[in-house]
Parts: sequence; structure tokens; C-alpha cells
Amino acid sequence: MKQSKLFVKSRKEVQSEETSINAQLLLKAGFVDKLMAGVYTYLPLGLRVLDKIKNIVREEMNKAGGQEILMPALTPKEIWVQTNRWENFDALFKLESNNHEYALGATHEEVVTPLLQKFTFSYKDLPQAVYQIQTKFRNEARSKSGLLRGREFSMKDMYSFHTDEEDLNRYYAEMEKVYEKVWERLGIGHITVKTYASGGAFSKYSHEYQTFAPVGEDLVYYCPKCKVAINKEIIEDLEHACPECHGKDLEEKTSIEVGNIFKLMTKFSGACNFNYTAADGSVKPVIMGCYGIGPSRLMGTLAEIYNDANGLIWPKAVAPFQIHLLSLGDRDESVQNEIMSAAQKLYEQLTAAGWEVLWDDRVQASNGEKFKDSDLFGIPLRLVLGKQSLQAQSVEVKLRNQENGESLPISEDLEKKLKEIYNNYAV
RNA sequence: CGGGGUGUAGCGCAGUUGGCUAGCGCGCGUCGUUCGGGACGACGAGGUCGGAAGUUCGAGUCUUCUCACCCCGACCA
Repeated sequence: MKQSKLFVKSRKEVQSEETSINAQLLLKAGFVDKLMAGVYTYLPLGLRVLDKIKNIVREEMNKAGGQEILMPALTPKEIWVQTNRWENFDALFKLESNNHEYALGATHEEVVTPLLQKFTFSYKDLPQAVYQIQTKFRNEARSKSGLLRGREFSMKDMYSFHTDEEDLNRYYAEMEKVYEKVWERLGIGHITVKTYASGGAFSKYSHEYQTFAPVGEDLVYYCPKCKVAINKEIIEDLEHACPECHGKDLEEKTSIEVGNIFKLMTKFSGACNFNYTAADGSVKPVIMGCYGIGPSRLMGTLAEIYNDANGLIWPKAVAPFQIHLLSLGDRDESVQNEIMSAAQKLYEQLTAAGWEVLWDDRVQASNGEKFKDSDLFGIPLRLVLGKQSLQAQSVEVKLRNQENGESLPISEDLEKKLKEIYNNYAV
């Protein structure tokens, strides 16, 4: 993509009130725009990041046998009354029109349970797992910290349905591995831990996935030996001991909840009378589990963690582009033209080879502006074509997370070299 | 939802004890000069001072109400 055509330029300044790093950087770089508290527009660069996160999540859910569906965001009051959450879920956005009441989906047990009920009759129809990546609405009393806590946000929610608890446990254990794979692919595997949290009425624990970060609004106690954590809310019940090794050597950490998995058991199937016929002819309730991941919150988390004084530093799995190609301006018009045509050629060559390239082809922008934008955007590989490199028939290559780059000759080999450098990119 | 803070040009901000035609920087437009880390000059466009009511000869500035946003706390199924 050519940067001269890019909708939304970066800003030099953003409101000083907005203190969270992710909000500062994402607004400054023009990745998102805020419409109101906790509600954001994803602009072209930001949307590419969000979509990449969603796709990683999607791929892993598919591998785990999940089938993607898309449920409505607009839901009737009645289904929430049935599960007793019309009154009890106080962040529910409610609306009324023509004497009918509705809720905007804050979570989708109320939709998915009757949905599966329609098509599930026998143990032969189980197990089953469906998921969606949907916009969720929660009327948070206090949305905050940029993308970390929105009132409208993206969520992947998967629901699994089983004949019995053993099968749920099997799948639940499988999902733990799947989740770890997702964190790894997103570049936060080393700072994201399974965290014991309250399990509600039906199971002892649920699990959250908490990513360590200074801005995190959660407080967890980390057991370095088991590499798990315990949420503050249940630490008293556990007498400050790790539930796995019972050790008391725990580190207090602030963290961001990026996902959770929860054994719902019969909480919703019971409320909806969702039963199946077993092999022996008996009628039994369906056992459920649910598994959430917040892609928009993850985008905020990554921005929060991966940055420096100059801007964002995206992990390559989610960066909006792989290569940021800068063609510098020069006072000499013929040199300038040469730079532009060399850049054009390189841009076409790399794009044809499958690289995702953002080419800063602006002639009116100053060179300083181009460098600043490049740092701000956080694209892994930066290629610079200027007078110096042109004379040497080379291009300057630098990784976003490294101080110095190197000069590579523009030749048949260039692409292979770039691949090497790119593959060595740390995150 | 409790506490604190902030609303002035597209963006970031200044505006003194109430006083004349409301300023600065960025950005934007035209022209020219620039060109390896957010260049420079000249000229120019751009404002219901968040909203409502009030006090006053006079309100961006004072009072009351209200809305929005940010931060701390509570909440987070």
C-alpha cells in the first residue's frame, strides 16, 4: 500500500489527559479513533492489526474443532429473563422500541444454548463446539485505558457442549493448550499465565489468562515454580498457597485478563431445559463450557507491552505490514526521480513476492517525518532508499526493535536476505 | 456508582483581580526555498469559548444546573 493514499495521517500530539500508553500510541499513530468513552473506530492500519489477531485466534479455534458461526448482537429481552440475567447482569445495554425490549449482546450463552438445543437431540449429536468473533456491548461503569476496557469491544466466544463432565474436562484441557498456543503466536506466551479464578456455583475454579503488564487492572499471585497464578479474588480462600504445588512463594503482579475459560456445567442448559437422550434411553442435561478471548483488548495489550519512546513495536504476527519502505526526498530533482523509480520497482518486486509492504511514497513529506512515522507505526522491517543507498545500489535495512541496520545490495539475493532478517526478528 | 480533574479553531494548549477586535503552536490552502530524524519564509482560511439558566453596564473568566471526557476507587457474570 502506498502511504500517500493512506486514510488518516499520524498526529504529532494527543490529549495529555489520555494517559494509558496504548491509547496514546494507537491514537497518535492513527490506528484508532475514539468516538466516545470505550468506543473506537479501527482505522486502516489498526484494523489490519485487529484482523490479524482475530485470524490467529480463528485458526487455533478451527484446529481445535470449533466451528465458526455469527450470532446476532441484537437480542430479545425474553431469553435474558429466562436465565435471570435481564435484572442481574447490570452492564447489559437495554433498549426499547415499539413496546419491545432488547439487549445488545454482552455475552452469548442466552443465544447459543437455545441454538444448539434446536439441533441437538441425542448423544450422537455431541460433543459440539461453536464459536464466533463478535462485537460485544457492556455498559461499563467506567471504561478506561484505551482498548483495554471498552463498552463496545471484540470478543471471541466459544461454547462447547458435552454428554458428561468427563468429556467437558477432556475438551477443557485441550483448550488450555490451544490458548497457550494463541498467546505464543501473539508474542505474549512468556508473560501470559493461566490463572485460577472463582468458578461460580458449579465448578471449583475457572481459569483466566492474565498477561503481566504495569497497567493491568487485575492483581494476581504468580507461582514461578508452576507458572500459574491465582486471582486476588480467591487468594484468601486458598490461604495464599498455589493450588498446584501448595507452595506459598508467590509473586504479586498486575496483569491484564486477555482470556478466560469456564466450565458452565448445566448453568444454562438447565435454565433452557436443554437435554439429550443418552445411549441407554435416559434423558440428561447437556454439559457446557465457554472460552473467551478479547481480540481488541489483545491489541491494546500488545501496544501497551511492545513499544519504546518512539512508538509501537508490533510482534510480526500482528504488525499491519511486514515492511515499511521509505523513499527519501532529495533536493536534486533527478536524484529524487531515481529514488522514486527505484522504490517503485522494489515495492512492486517485494509485493509480488508476497511481502506486505507499506511504501511511504509521499514526496511532500520531509524525511524526518517519514522516519518518525515509521518508528511510530512499529512495522518490523524498515527499508530506506535515499541518495546514499541509491549511489551504492543498495537499500538500508533495519529492524524496528534494533538500533542499527545494514546496507544490502539491491540484487536477486535481496529478498532471500530480507527473509532471513525478518525471520530473526525477536517478537 | 462515589471522589478528583479537564472542556477555548481540525489537533495540542495559553488566556492574570470580570474590560477594548479571544491568542499561540501544529495542521490546512497558495507561492517560494528546502530534503537522512516531525524543515523555513511570506500571505491566507478557520471560533455558538461543551450546553442551559443566572449575576453584571460588561462573562472565556463569577454563580447554579447539566452534558462529555480523563484519572483514582467500587463493580467486572
